[in-house]
Amino acid sequence: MPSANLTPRSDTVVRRILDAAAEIFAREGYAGARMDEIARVAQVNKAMLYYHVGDKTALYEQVLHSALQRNRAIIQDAIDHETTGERKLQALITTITELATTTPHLPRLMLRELACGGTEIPDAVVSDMAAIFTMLRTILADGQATERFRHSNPLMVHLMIVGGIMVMTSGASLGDRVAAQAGIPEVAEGLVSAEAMARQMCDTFLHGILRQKENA
Amino acid sequence: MPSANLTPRSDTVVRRILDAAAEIFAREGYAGARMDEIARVAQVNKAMLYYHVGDKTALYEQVLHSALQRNRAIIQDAIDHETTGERKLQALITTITELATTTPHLPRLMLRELACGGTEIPDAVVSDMAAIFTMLRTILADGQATERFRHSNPLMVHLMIVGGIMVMTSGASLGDRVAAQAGIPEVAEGLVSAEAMARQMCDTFLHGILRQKENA
DNA sequence: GTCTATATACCGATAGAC
DNA sequence: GTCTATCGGTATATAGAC
Repeated sequence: MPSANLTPRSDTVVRRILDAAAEIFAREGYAGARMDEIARVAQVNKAMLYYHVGDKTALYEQVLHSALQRNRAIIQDAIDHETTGERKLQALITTITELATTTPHLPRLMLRELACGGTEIPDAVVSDMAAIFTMLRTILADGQATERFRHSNPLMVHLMIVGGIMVMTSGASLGDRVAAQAGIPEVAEGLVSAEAMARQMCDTFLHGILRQKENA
Repeated sequence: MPSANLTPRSDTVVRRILDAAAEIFAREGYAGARMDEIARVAQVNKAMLYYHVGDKTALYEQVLHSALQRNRAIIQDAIDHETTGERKLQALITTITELATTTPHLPRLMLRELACGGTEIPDAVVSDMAAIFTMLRTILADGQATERFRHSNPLMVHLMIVGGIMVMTSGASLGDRVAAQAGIPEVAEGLVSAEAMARQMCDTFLHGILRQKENA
């Protein structure tokens, strides 16, 4: 490992490699990704790619950790700017949805990892996930104690929220085809907008599908 | 294409190949799956594998279509046995959750397809998905007309439900690690039971996370 | 229908010159 | 640090005997 720099600058060769690798790994999967293509997209000679980031598995782990670490900080910041539990929960859902649409590589990498069972994920990446989970868990626990939050299994709710976001944002083009085949193509229009998706997500997760009896 | 039989019997060579292929494709992904391993697991000579099912892409499409067609019929049957929209919605969520735990190959294949954008999915498979989506869409539309269902984008709700189910059922082992890292390993225990997951899923999707003001 | 042996191509990784 | 050339391993797919 020639370069042990854990915090690469924005415009270094390593940064270009990580960006290119995120794109290729997300599109082709780990086994389907070609080191030649990553080097070509990153505009780096293949031998230099190996020189800087190690082998294929080391590169993959750096891609995951780098992206998740960044998102973790952004989500934490968004939550800290809100006061009530309900608004914190909305901020968490909205921020993750925006991150998933603006940088769609990570959700796709995560979907693939889930398909494998996630057994190969390094501890540093699990630690990032646990930090994001703890944010939601704290919101839910505080809300149950001081606000009108119902009781729930926080891990299940976490998986429901991030799962819904990942599938919704990554499933736009498939959703187009499904909606067209079902005869109502117009319902797929909202899948292009992070705002529309976050709005529906907040609405459903906060209030559910059933209307209150009092308001029926 | 030597065998144009579209409805293979239960115990034929083709059935064994499809079962083995579903397992390997789900675990390794399309690019990562090895035709040698599929042949070995199916206890079929590799040349016979190609003789019966065509090449790797044709085998993959047959696996997807076969599994989704089966689930589609099972979900439809479960819904038809219920009367009210609320119970039909519960039946849809519970049945898909049970299918996802008893036959986990399809959810994992779908997660990988979503990661690729689903652009390579053949029309026959999209048609199966559209049929399942139409079931939910009908339940939601009827419920809004005659019961106390809130208005929503049916495609988004569909993606939220199936996304939550796929991530929850496929993310059990990863959930274990995340919960342990977060210091509350006990919340991961429910991820082994389809009943517990379906219960939390029905509860959250039907009623939301917030409690009614009247009951606070 | 069944199997062995192999063609053909590709990919990850590195040696070694500069 | 940079690049070219290439090794070694492995994958899909099939030819051809039985």
